[in-house]
Order: sequence, then C-alpha cells, then structure tokens
Amino acid sequence: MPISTHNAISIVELCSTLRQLQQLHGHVLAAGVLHDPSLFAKFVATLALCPKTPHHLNYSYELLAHSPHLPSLFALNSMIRAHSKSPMPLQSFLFYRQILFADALSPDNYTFTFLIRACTQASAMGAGRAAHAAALRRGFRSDAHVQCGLIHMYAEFGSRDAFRGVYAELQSPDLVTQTAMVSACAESGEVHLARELFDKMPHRDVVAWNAMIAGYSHMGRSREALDLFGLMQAEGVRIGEATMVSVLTACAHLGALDQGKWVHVYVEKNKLRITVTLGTALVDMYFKCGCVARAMDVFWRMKERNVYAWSSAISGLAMNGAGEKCIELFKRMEEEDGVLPNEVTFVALLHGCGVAGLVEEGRELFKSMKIRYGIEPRLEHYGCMVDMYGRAGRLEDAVSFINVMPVEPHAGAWGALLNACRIHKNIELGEFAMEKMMQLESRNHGAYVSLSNIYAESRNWGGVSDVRESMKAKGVRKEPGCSVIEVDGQLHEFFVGDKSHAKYPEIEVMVKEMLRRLRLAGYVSRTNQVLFDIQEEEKEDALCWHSEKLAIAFGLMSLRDSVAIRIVKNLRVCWDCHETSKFVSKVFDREIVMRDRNRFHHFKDGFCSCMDYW
DNA sequence: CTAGGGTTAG
Repeated sequence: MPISTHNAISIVELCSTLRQLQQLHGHVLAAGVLHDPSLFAKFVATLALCPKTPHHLNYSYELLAHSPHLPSLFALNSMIRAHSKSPMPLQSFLFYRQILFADALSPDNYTFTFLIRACTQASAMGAGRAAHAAALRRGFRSDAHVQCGLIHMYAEFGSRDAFRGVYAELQSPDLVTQTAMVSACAESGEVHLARELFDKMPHRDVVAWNAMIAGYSHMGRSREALDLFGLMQAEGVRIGEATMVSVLTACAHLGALDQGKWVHVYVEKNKLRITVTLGTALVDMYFKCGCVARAMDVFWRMKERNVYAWSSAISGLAMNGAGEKCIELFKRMEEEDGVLPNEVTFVALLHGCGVAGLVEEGRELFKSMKIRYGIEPRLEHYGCMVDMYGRAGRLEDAVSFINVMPVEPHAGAWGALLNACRIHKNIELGEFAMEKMMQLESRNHGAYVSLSNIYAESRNWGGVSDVRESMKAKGVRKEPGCSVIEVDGQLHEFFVGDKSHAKYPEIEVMVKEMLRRLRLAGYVSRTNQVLFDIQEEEKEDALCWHSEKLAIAFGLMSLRDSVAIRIVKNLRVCWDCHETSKFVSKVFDREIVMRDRNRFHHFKDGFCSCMDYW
C-alpha cells in the first residue's frame, strides 16, 4: 500500500538517523507525495534535530532545491535553525536572504530567534548586530524569544552594555528572560548583580537556580555555589542533572570530596542517568580530589565517552602524575571510541608527558598534533613543551624551543623556564627568564617567588632581598598561601599563621607535637625556603605556621586514623611542607593527598608520588 | 518549529 502524506509525517517523527530518513525518502518518492509542503517541512525540521554531520544539511538542501513548490517560511526557518547548530552557522544567512527575496514571505519571530542563535554560535558580532537591527526594524522589540536570544548573544560576545540595553527596554521580562539575564551578568563578572536579580525574581524554577549556581561555579566562587545549592534543597526545588553538574564543578574546584561523593550517591539513589556530561563532571571531580581509581572507575562505566570525557581523564591522570597512562588512554580513545582529540586533549596529554618526564614521547605527540590531526599548536602547547624540556633538565632545549616558537613567547613559556631553573638551580638562566617575564607580566606573583627560591637555594640572600625590594617597589604582594581541608563535609580554610580557627589552641599544640615527633624521626626544617633573610630560629618559626602544616595538624586531630588527609592548596607547596608531609605519612602512618596549584602529591610511607619533582 | 541552566585546559 502506498504511503500517504499523513502517515509519512508520523513516520518522520520516529526517525532519528539520517539513514532512516533516507529510507523513508525513498518510499515517499515512490508514493509521489514528497513535495507536500508540510511533509517537506517536517523532514527538514527532523534533520535539524540531528545535525551531527553536514550531510544532513546537504540532504535537506537537496530537498529544498528540487522541490517544485516555493519553500514555505516554516521550511526556511527550519533550515536556518538547522544551520545555527551546525559547524557553519553563518550559512543560515543564505536562507534568511531567500526569505527576504521571496515576495510572499517575510521573516517572523522564529526566523530571528534562529538567526540570532546562529550569530551567537559563530561568534559573529557584526552579523549579530545586523540581525538585532533587522529584528527591531520588523517590530520584534518586545518578543520574549527574540530578546532573550539577544541577551544570550551579547553575553557571549562579552558586550555588557549591549545586553543590559536589551534588558532595560523590556516592559516585564518573564522567567526565562530573567534567567538569561542572571546568566549574562554572572558570565560578565558581575556575580553580585546576578544574585540581586536572582533574589528579586518572583518565581524561580530549576533552570533559574541552575543558572545562578553555575554562575558562581564558573567564576570560581565555589563556596557560594554550594551554599546556594543548600538553599535550593531547603526550598524543595527538584534537582536535575544540570544542577548536579554545576555542583560537581564546584566540588572539583574546592577539592570537596565528601560533598562530591554525596552527589554521586544522590545520582545513583535517584537513578539519574549518567550521561556523558554528568559522567565527565564526576570523573573530573574525583580526579581533582586526587581519587584516581574512583575517577577511572566512573570513566570506564560511562556508556558514552566523547572528547570531553576522554580529555578530562587524560588531564586528570596528568595532574596526578601518571604520564604513561595518559599516553595509553590517548591511544585508546581513538581505537576504542573513535573519538578524535582536540586542542584541549593535547594540552592535557603534553602536560602528562611533562610531569612524567616522557620527553621523546611528548615530542612525537607534539609533531603528530599538526600532521596527523590537523591541530595547529597554540601558546598553551608551546608552554607545555618548554615545561617538559625544562623539567627534564634539558634547559638548552627549552630555550631553543622558545626561540623557534612561531608565535611570540608568552608569560607562560617564560614562567615554565623560570620554574625549570628553580628545579635545576640555574641562576643565570633564571634571571634571564625573569627579565623576559617582567616585560610581559611585571606583577606575576609566582615569578617572584620562583626567582626568590632560586636565590634562597644557593643562600644568596642579597638576591632574595632584591626580589623583595622590587616586589615592594611595584606594589606586588605575595599571594597569601591558603590550604583547605574537608572534615565531615565541612571545609576548613587556613592561611599562613592563621589563628582564627575555633580550635586554634589545640591546633597549635598539635603542630608543635607533630614537628617534635618528626624531628625525632630525622626531619630537619629547610629554613632557606623562607623569603626573608631573618634569623634562623625565626625562619624556622615562620615555616611552622605555613597553611599546609596547620591543615595537616588539624586533619591529624580530627580525622579517623584510616582516612587520608586531603588538602587543597592555592599555591605551589614549598619544599619544607613537602618534606614535612613525607615524614608525617611515615611517622603517623597516614596517607596525605595534597593538591597544589599545579598537580597532586600523594604521600605514603615517607615518599611522594611526584618523586620530589615538581 | 522559537527563548533561559550543564562537561575537558589555562
């Protein structure tokens, strides 16, 4: 029996792949009903929903081109919509022009909504402004969908005044538009404004909550993200996948393992499907809390793994010092899942080669990046290479790599070289790197600290005090060291010499007791790590109150014997604290997992996973 | 057939 138009429309809705649609196409052709305008439109609309390959678009385009009828506004809108989500969003304008040139058609609110999204996707500011102007000319000044799209677009462009202007023109913005505005403000760095708006909203649904939580998460204000999540639960709002993803991002940033685990349990209890996105967020959270085995477990259980998932695993292994495994994973991603790497994957991979000292492998992979995958190395990749050579002690190679970089070396490259000079105690080259660094970023805290450490290592106190003087002259302050430890799901924050904790008196006793026992075991403090040329005893005293030591002592007194002490530090760990941690792991038979600005240190039985190489 | 929230690095 030949297929009817009506049947065909129902069947189109059931199609989810291009193949199925093509088969249906055959039947429809045979039945001679292909060019029914509503069937055609349905075809195009369905294709628009699965725009993974350009073939879908070509296919719809063929349909359009061979249709004996003039395309309807609906069909053209569908084409604009489909292209807006494709890798070539600006092709949308071809169909917009067709609408303009067709006597019987004129663009409607749908047209502009999709067109604006296309400009957003393409980061095309000029086109976006043109679309905005056209929408206004045609009277869509108060269309909620169009205006909402504009807010989103200008936020993506970073045009704060533009999205504010759009919002200010609105008579009474609805829930969706208000949410868009909350996101826009947060994204442009005005989290406070976003929160004000959010608090003033008469009704807030899940998405509105998510927008605000994500706003905090993205700006690195993770504590506030978690606080707001608490409030959301208290209000009994239904919690969904997107909420969990933002919460996990915050947990990962803070290294809040207990809270992250809680999310994982919640997800399993409530049988939320672990999608790629949620899975990736979980994997990332576990890695950033130093739980390599758990992270990999979640990773392998994921039903689907895309380039985000693979990259986060590779990056996680790199952070935790497992360079060989990074390379292994990199090979498997293409072999097993057919996933191709992107530039982020390579940053992670090269970083992994660097921390593991796999120079030859790193060089090969760097070459393959362009040749095999067509990815042009960017600044970050060059930075990784300099770091890799430098760490391995191949300082000349690092320098010549900087010299042959086709792009102007950035602060990151000089910083990597400077750090390498610290590790390998090369004063002269270190001073050179510092000079270059100062021309680019004269207020880079880390650089001053590195250089000062280079001098201190060789007991060059004149150099140390010069560094201090030049910091003072430029008004650069050393960023205060801060360590965070989670106990019973509560995060406790310690700064250097910080006495503000409620249990400080006990902590002080514990630090002294801890150091006494370490000294008995042979620990000697390395006073040359102190920035200033003060008296030896004072130096030792200053070292005692580094934030890591306070946090470790607090961990020792508050956590059960069997649990590892997990610490997150905002700066790089200093040599003395690193040494202390090694001793504690042995003397107190306690695992310590420390995340510093760059990587993880897993201390066990007196050794660190970084092999003192960081 | 529209609009708002979510994942990898630095």
